[in-house]
Amino acid sequence: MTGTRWLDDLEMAAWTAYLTASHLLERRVEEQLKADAGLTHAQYEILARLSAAPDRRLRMTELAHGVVVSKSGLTYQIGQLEKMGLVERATCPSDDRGVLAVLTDRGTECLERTAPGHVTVVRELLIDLLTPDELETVIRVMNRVETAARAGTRTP
Amino acid sequence: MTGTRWLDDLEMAAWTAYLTASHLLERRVEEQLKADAGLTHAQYEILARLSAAPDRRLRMTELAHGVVVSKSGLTYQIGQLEKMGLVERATCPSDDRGVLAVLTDRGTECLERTAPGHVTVVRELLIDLLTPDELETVIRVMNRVETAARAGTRTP
DNA sequence: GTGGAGTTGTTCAAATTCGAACATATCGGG
DNA sequence: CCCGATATGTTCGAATTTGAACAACTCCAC
Repeated sequence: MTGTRWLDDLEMAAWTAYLTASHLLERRVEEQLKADAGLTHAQYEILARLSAAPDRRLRMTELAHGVVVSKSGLTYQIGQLEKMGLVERATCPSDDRGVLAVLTDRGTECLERTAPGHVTVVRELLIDLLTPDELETVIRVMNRVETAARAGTRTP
Repeated sequence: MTGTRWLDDLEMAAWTAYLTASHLLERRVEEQLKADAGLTHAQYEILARLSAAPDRRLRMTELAHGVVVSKSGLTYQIGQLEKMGLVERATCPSDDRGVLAVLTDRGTECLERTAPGHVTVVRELLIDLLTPDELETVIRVMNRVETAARAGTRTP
């Protein structure tokens, strides 16, 4: 190969701005959830996904794919949420290997109690900072990133 | 308070797309760096920041602020990089409490060796997916997020 | 100067994450 | 029907990260 296509000033600005902002945003969301609900962001995402799923349940693999976490990472977190009584494990009817993570009633309550504060932070630190056009751009761009980043890999 | 301003469909789409994409992107960058250079993304960011700093050195606090990591997290990582011979600690001339993290020659070499592969991934999964307009939007938006997320806090 | 308030960096324990190895179960071709 | 190739979840050990507690130092008002 001849040479690397380095990032020019604008491209570098975009990458560093993205990195810094995403780290900070993640940190703040984490802080808020821990303080107000004793939950990790990962745990909240799991509860939210389950809540939106048909019958409030999902296969482990599907859930891991959705929240973008490793299989072992999900096993661990489901274990934690089970201890808290927010999630239960059920055997999968159609596949004996499978395990279903099921949101309990307490899990639903916890989510309903926690969601307002969470949404507030997400608005303050991202959504309400965007014009409608920018919102569309974020959706478009991030979907492109997802597609590119998922190309040629599995669940992780 | 009366009620929560929930996220409408577009806003929700933006948030979930952002979350998914950022998790995946981080994962891929991490994979590439680990495989090609045995480095963590956090470690690479530290090397890059030091490389761009005057005299290739920065105060611990300043560095922690830049890469958005906790003080203790930085202490740990600088320890790791020191073991690898990529960074050294120096006492701060102007402040006896201070510690300077200094990029070594080996650190510079490591960075030069590693940067091309890293830039390639960053291009493939983000930069090259953006039109010039979108690039500008990302910079603008992410800087806004940074400002909002830093409002009223310290280094973390 | 001096004392108290604030900074700076490290140490410590706890929590989370990942990948690799593993046991179990499904599925398609012969 | 049966075997190898895949897929699914869990377990394990190692690495990383965080916040709180701590020790050392600076700085300002008095």
